[in-house]
Amino acid sequence: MLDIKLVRTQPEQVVAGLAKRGFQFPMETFTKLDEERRRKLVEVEQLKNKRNTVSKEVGRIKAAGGDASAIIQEMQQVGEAIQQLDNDIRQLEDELNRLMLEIPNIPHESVPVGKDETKNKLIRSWGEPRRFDFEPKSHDEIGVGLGIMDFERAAKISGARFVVMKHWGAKLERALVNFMLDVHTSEHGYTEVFPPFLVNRASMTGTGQLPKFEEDMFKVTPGDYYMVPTAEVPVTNLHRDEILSADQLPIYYAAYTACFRAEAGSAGRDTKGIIRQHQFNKVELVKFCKPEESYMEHEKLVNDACKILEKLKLPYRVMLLCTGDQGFSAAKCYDVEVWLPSFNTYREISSCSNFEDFQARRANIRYRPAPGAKPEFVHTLNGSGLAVGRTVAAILENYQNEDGSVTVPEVLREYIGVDVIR
RNA sequence: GGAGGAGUGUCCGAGUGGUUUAAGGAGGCGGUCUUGAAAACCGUUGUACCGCAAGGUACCGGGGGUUCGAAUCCCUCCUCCUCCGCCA
Repeated sequence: MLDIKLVRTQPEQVVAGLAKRGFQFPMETFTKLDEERRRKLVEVEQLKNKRNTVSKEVGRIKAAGGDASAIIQEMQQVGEAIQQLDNDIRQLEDELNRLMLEIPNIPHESVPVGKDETKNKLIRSWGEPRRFDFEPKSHDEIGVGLGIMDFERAAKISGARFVVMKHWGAKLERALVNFMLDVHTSEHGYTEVFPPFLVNRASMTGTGQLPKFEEDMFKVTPGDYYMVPTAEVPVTNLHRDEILSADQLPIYYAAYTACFRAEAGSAGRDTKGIIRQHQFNKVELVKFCKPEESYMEHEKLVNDACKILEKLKLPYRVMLLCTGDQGFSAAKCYDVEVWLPSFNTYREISSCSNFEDFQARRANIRYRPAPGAKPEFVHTLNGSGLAVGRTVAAILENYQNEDGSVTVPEVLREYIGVDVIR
């Protein structure tokens, strides 16, 4: 959520910032609601002050054995006026809140301005795409051929956009989760967290998935639960409505969860293979830090994600997303893209965002800069470290051999127990 | 799922309709005393919103209601505890 005071005091800055990402801020509606709310607030608070003062007087008169019926009658009308105003204010606040919850974040000044992904900026690339002396297969062809992926039975037991991983495939998936968590906890200083996969509405609102993206989420009945679309939601909300102390920061969490996405708007896209599934595994990195450190932490976060690909010796590149391509809550976002031979291009495998105080304001996550000082909002960041299914796909494709077997990356051999999957 | 109990500030904890601000204690911070520390004593101690300010308003798990006036009474929801049932 944007700072309502910023909108009030620097309206042209807010409008210009959001215009860069193609969003038009409804300034007229905002101003009308905000001004009316404040006007009524002043009015009702004056009335409440009167009521408080007079009610104490009533107590005093009654204790002294006097008759207070005249002022009590007068106060009845004041009470009615207060109730009416309180109702009006509540309604105005609801409307204002609904409006503000649907306003995306303002891009950071270092983000290139652009309408779509064609304006994303290449930051760096690592590794050389392998040259094959045979026609490389796609990961799903390899997986089905090895008997480690079963799409037909997945369709039978669940439906489209699901896969059953079997034998070495299942083991590879599990090995990658362990490998990623081990690297981030023992080499990058993250604390491992294993959160619930179902969360409440307040958590989904806190990180920005709701109210705007309701149709992308799986809602569970009975109960008011949502299945997590990413571990970002439960992990960021760990500190919702908390005031952290400055010496706790920065906080680094690494969490594995399955992720569940309805993929409502992506019919027909990536229907083959395991690139886009309703359920996938992901190790997520989440940081809470002081505002002045968030951009430094952002760079470190991207490097932590990249480190996994380097250890796996998978070629990748880092892209800085332009204003039109970054997510709703992000101020700045890098995508890490891994080389996939069958696509003959790089595909997103990690998305690393700095949300500044956008999520912290929604989720009310603050810290005290110094003992006794006023609390301020923290900055939150997160990034995939990495998407496990896509990593499986990248390994199968980049490490495939002509006979259909797949060489296991060196760092995974102790996790899996074989050198080659055949 | 059934029965009972509870939720108060950083923490413990008192408070079942009114008289200045939620008593008291602990902890934190500042001070006095002391060579220094401890003890003792004194002071101070949350969050948010509105307002140029003085100041005001709200918050006793959440929401709603009764009343001139609610931490206190009523309704509803949530969470935790005890017992019973079911269960990986």
